[in-house]
Amino acid sequence: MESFDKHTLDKQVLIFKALAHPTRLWIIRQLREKDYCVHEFVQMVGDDFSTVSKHLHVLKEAHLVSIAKKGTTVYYRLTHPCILSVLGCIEDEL
Amino acid sequence: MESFDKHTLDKQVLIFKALAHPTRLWIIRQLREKDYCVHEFVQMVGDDFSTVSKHLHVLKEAHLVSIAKKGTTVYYRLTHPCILSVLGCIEDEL
DNA sequence: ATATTATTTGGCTATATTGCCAAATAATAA
DNA sequence: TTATTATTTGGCAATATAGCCAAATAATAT
Repeated sequence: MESFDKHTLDKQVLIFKALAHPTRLWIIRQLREKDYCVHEFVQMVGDDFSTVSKHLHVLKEAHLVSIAKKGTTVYYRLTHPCILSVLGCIEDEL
Repeated sequence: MESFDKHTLDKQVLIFKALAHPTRLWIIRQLREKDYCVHEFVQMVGDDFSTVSKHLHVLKEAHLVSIAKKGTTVYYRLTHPCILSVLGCIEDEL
């Protein structure tokens, strides 16, 4: 594969993988409105704490979210609020 | 999950899943330049015909590519050349 | 009809992802 | 210190995805 920058490609794949799960994509959509902490997502999503926490970890590894601790509570926020802008390009398909 | 349009969410997930593989993402990037047929991708990527064909099938199911047959040859093209525009929003991360 | 070239599909194993439970850690309060 | 609340991590079984080979299909030519 010529014109192949493996490092860049893998980082982009990591981002798309992070977005490629209904719960994680839903979380991203919620975070466009405001920041949320883990137990708020647990209540809204209905999955186990561990499951939600791991989803948030995947988003963090992809640098799509960052955290801010307040006491024992961890707030998550979007690093790139524009992250879903690609969907505008294909909204007629949705 | 309130504000949950499952149909739209699943379609968006399908799109991100399709992009979440190095070979498929590389194929999308190539298709921004021009159309290619399957055996051209096979030569460039180095995987088996069946593997490449299945990757292209995934992209087609997500409506990211469409096909045009010429004889026995199947040409693939981007349905939305803007599909990777989201990456501009996070290019500082790449 | 047979052959040729291009692509797709079925089947299989290997690998990766998901989501639960239970246990561990972090920060704060009593 | 112990307790409490919030979150993360380890481990495991279930499910999904990837990629190869071989066989099947498609379009065209001989």
